[in-house]
Amino acid sequence: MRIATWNVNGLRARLDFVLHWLHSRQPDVVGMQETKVEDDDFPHAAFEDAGYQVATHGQKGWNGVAIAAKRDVEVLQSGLPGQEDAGARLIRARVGGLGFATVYCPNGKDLHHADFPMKLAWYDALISWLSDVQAGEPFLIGGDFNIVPAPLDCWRGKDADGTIFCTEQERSRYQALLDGGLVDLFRHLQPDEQRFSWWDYRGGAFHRGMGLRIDMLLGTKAMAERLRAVVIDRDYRRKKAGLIASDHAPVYADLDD
DNA sequence: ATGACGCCTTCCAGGCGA
Repeated sequence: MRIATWNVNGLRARLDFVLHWLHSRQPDVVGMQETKVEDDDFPHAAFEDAGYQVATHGQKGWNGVAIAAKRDVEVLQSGLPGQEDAGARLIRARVGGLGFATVYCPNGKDLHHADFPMKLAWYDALISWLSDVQAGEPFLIGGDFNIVPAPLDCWRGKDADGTIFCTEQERSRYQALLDGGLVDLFRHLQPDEQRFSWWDYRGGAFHRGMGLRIDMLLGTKAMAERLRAVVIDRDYRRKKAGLIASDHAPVYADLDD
């Protein structure tokens, strides 16, 4: 079973690119973030033609998450309880006996911006919510966490410590997800590898290696035992067939059935 | 310090992303 996460940065603008990737990589389940499309306008037909059904939690212009899968998707939750004002950032479904959630965590903007405490509060709600939902079934959560877990995950290394995405407040909350029983699947298999999932569009950041690892798949320990491989699909951060890529690469994990 | 690139939106200059 192949499970993926991808911040697509605008699904309508990215549709042909996403379909190209689905055709090439054939994920069974994919959580998407920053779909930036209202549910009524979601391009379901294009996904159905590609063999996927999709559950969506979108809004106009910003944010938005969705789960596409080759099998039935039963929606269990749309939106993080108590955090509705932060936008459409979470959806959870049951897919083929697996509990899967995808999240677009708030950015926070700047340590002195009002969005920063909002980000921390959103994480506190996520930590609390996860402690309830991940128990008792195979569970996996993937998304754009907008936190750099460790200096190894940032092109600037320790020089970025204390700046946005790299503060103790953010990293301790990411650690709380792990302390709650989840495993960072990429880091689990590749403890020392530096691999990024996001590069700024500007200034040639991709080609200069100026990236961050902020897109993660986290699984319960039972899921980690089924893990075969995790790929940060850097090739799909490049232009394909004349189509513009998202600023995030897809990330996928292969699990034994 | 700023801008760079690309997305979005009562449509096009300005906000936002990370």
